[in-house]
Amino acid sequence: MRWSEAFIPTLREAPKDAVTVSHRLLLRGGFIKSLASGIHTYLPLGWRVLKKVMRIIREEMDRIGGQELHMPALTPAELWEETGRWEEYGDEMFRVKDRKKRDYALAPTHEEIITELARKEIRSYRDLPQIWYQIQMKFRDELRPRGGVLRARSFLMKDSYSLDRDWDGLARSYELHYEAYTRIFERCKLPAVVVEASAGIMGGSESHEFMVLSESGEDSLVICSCGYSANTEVGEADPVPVEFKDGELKKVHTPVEGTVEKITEFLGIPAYHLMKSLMYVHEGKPIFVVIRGDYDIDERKLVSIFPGIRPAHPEEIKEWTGAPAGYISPVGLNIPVYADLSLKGGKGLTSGANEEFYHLTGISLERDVKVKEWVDVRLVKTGDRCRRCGKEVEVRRAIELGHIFKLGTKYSEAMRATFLDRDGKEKPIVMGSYGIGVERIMATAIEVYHDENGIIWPISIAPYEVILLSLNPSNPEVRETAERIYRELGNVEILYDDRDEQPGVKFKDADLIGIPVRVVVGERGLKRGVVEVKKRKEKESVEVEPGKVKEVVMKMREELYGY
RNA sequence: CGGGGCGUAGCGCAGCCUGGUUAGCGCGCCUGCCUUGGGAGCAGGAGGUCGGUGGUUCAAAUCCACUCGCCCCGACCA
Repeated sequence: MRWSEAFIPTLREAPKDAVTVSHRLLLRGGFIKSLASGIHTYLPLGWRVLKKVMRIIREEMDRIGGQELHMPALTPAELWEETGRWEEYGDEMFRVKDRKKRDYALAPTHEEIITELARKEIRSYRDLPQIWYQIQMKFRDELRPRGGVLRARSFLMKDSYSLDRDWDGLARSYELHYEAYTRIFERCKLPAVVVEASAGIMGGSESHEFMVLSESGEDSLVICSCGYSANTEVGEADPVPVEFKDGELKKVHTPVEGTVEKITEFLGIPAYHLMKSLMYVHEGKPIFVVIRGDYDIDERKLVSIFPGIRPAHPEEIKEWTGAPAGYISPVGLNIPVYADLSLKGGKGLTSGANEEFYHLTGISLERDVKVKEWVDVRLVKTGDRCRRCGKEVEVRRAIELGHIFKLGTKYSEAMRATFLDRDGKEKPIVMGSYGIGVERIMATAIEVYHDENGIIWPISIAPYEVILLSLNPSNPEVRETAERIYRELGNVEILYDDRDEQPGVKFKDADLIGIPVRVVVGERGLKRGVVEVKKRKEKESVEVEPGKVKEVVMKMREELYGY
């Protein structure tokens, strides 16, 4: 492709709304264009990347026996009502009505549709197993789209579904997907870690996520050097053990701001000898949740234990305890107390005295607080202890690229998708569901591979393999040499920058869009009979005679592919 | 949904507080000249319902009210 004829609208400055590295570079490089919040157009360059990603996905899905099909995105409400997800999905589901006022959903996922297909078509155990997949736009009205393409409201997903006779069969299908996913991310040069995850609205028994560590990620992982890793939403780790020293209950004057920092500094005590007392409202009534001072509460855990819980308002706290938030504790109050496990055995603790500028020291949970229930609501953090090996774990941000679920018979039972087994009995199909975010692979590759000048694509998903710069096309020798090289490299994916632009512009653009191999034809080199070839990720270029360019380029290309 | 911020030309911004003629600047875009190894220079030019609606006023980008959109931080998910 000649750049002079291509539609590659690069930007010198990124739109101010783009904050995430991948979002900025995708916008600046002319890969995507945003249409509305979380909705994007994929421009020619971006679409080339996505097509390559999809090709890799298809090859690996086909390799495990997957068969590609394509389901509608517009789906009748009745199907979703059968499984209860018409209600369960809530506001995240885009809903439309037809002219007869019948309800439809723009599918956020396709379990119901695949199960409908299976129950109509699968009769006998002889029809199983099956792996069916598709790559398609999904629609989810996300609470908050973010990071450009990282969390979008319409996005491409490869979703596959396995249909098996029994749980052993499901285990095999699951394993096959695990392997396919591993290969897909390897081929995209993305270092994915596999973690245990929660199944959420999908349901089912077991699920794993394929994650890539990145500060732009929205998930956080607990990682231990012993090999244990999990999403913090299901991750287990023990609090750092500390010693509690018993003491007498005393009221002390604390004329400072009621924050953990200020109070511990004023009293000269470590944060873990503080009992953080927080008030929430659950089912219309106040409750206390207490946790060790060096920890925070994981609101996700809290909500799963106390559905519908909300933090108490400042006025409510004042009314119930007589003090502002920084000076409260359950001691002496008749309000139910839920204590986090980090406080197990807690004594000699400091917490509010329910009077502004006063705290209590020497609190013993056993003696002074009526704990209604011990709960695990602690936000796991770096330094916590691995439950398997006892070593310190690390908490890191990550991007979720893929998620696999063992659904079991949740959908097949709800929708009566059954088959007749060898023994003549009717049994529900045992199902699995598996997803990959296509644009996320593109964005994550940028998050992982970029420098201050732009993207450095892994060659397997680069929009072009080679970029050829003709530094001064008005010089006949430069132009002719570049044209000749362009023709010679006709069988690789090459972008030929033949524009009438300053050299600087071409260098900057080439770096920005991140093509892995760059060939430069310029006057300066030609005077010495050479052109330059360079990998995007390397600093130094090699000088080669024009006649040898093809050979050198092909070699670099192979190195990059890792053949 | 809670918290924070932003809407002025394709992109980045100034002007608004303290209302007052044709609403500015840089980049980009068009024409010509010139230039050609890391986003050149000169000259000329095109491009705006100042997010929208309503109000205050002789007069609104500027003040007030409502509204829509977008981004960021938190609770959900590929």
